[in-house]
Amino acid sequence: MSVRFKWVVMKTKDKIILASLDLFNEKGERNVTTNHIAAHLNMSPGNLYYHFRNKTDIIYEIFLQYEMLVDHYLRLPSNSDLTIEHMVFYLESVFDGLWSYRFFHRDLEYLLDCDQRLRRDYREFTMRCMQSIVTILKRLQKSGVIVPMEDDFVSAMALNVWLAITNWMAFLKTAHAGEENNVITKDMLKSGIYQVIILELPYIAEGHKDKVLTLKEKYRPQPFV
Amino acid sequence: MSVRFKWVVMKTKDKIILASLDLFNEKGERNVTTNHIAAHLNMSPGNLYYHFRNKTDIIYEIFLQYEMLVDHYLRLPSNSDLTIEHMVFYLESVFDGLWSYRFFHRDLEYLLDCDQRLRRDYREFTMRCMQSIVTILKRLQKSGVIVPMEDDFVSAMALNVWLAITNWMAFLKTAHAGEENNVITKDMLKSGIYQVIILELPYIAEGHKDKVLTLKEKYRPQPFV
DNA sequence: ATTATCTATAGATCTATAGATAATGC
DNA sequence: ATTATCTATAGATCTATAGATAATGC
Repeated sequence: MSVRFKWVVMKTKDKIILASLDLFNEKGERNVTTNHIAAHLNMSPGNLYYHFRNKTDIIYEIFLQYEMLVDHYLRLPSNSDLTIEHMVFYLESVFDGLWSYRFFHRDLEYLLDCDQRLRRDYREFTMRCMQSIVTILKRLQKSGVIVPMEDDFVSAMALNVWLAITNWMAFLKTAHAGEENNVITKDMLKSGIYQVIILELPYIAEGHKDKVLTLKEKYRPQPFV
Repeated sequence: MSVRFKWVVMKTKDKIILASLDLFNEKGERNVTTNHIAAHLNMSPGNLYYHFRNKTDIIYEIFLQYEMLVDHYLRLPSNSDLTIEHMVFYLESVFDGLWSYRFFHRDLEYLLDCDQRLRRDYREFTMRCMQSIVTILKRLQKSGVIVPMEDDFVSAMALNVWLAITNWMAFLKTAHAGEENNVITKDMLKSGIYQVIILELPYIAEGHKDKVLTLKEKYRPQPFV
């Protein structure tokens, strides 16, 4: 009955976190109660409450994992020149994270309303991510991939990139909704990279434009309808 | 006890819709039950259920109003030249609509999961809005405000504009969350126009750039923190 | 001894309906 | 007669806890 993970018997607490994440992603946090989580683990609700005070606490722990993952993905390397390939690699990683914790942004506002810690932490997390995007853009300027531009501009650009990234999933879900095959896959999610490249395209230096255009085509989304 | 609106006594059905919209916007749809709506109107739950089969039906009617409003805002005029001022006016209008029905996008995915009609209608609504944005951009090209660009590009741009517009509220709520004064106002929402102008800026024709830069400053958001 | 788990349940909602009663429109 | 409203309530959850029991670690 014990779930194994990398040769180690998982602690019940971790099993609860993992099962919750799976259920949240699959059914939506709103549709998953502590009862469901316990039942899914063949465990009594009483036991679940022995390990967590409530659902909010489970969600907070999941957020901490998500935060660690994305912070890790966005750790920039030394001071070497940044290429457009690096940038796309960062995007791939971030979309991977977004996929693994996709329940989170769906009910974000409600979740933040429920938990002050999460509210504070998430706010700082957002600012940190945005700062990372700014840094990446500035490094691309430095290596000549992106043309020089004012700081104000870089910040506003970074924000638009952030908006596109974090809401791409919701767009896919709602714009595809009603289709026969309404399932979104990780690969479909990555077509969001196309949107980000479109955002950056006007600022790509002449010498790099062809390469970026080719990259863009790689992520072109399958046409809707 | 009868609510009056423009000299006409409102029908109970309309009172329910209006009260629901107010409560949803203020407290979030998830936190508002049919009981709350009835209580807020000093009405029995039984009476509410006489007028609506359930909450989903109330929400659908609210959506129809929202849809009508935005469709109306996006009705483009004859074939006269489109200026950048026109474009900003459309943005102002759309953000007005977004503000009045701001509960809607917050729980959009859940709401669409609950109601097939809404799913289908919303999908068509999205496509219609995106088409309107494309048309506006093309008209701006025609009148020389925006430089010529490929159709593919215009579509992808329109999508990024749509993402920025519809998710600006959520960004404000979550990025400002935790502040002492966490209340978002309609004027703050309109700082989203700044983001849209940033998106369009690289494509503005030389002769119009100064005017657009001035317009942009008008919508510069108050600095966070 | 301490930690983990289960059983059982109180208390709080919420949804949706049945059935009675009041108000309204010809 | 028809439409609108209220009262009362069944049935379905869900959260969170108390208290008993089992398993584990020195």
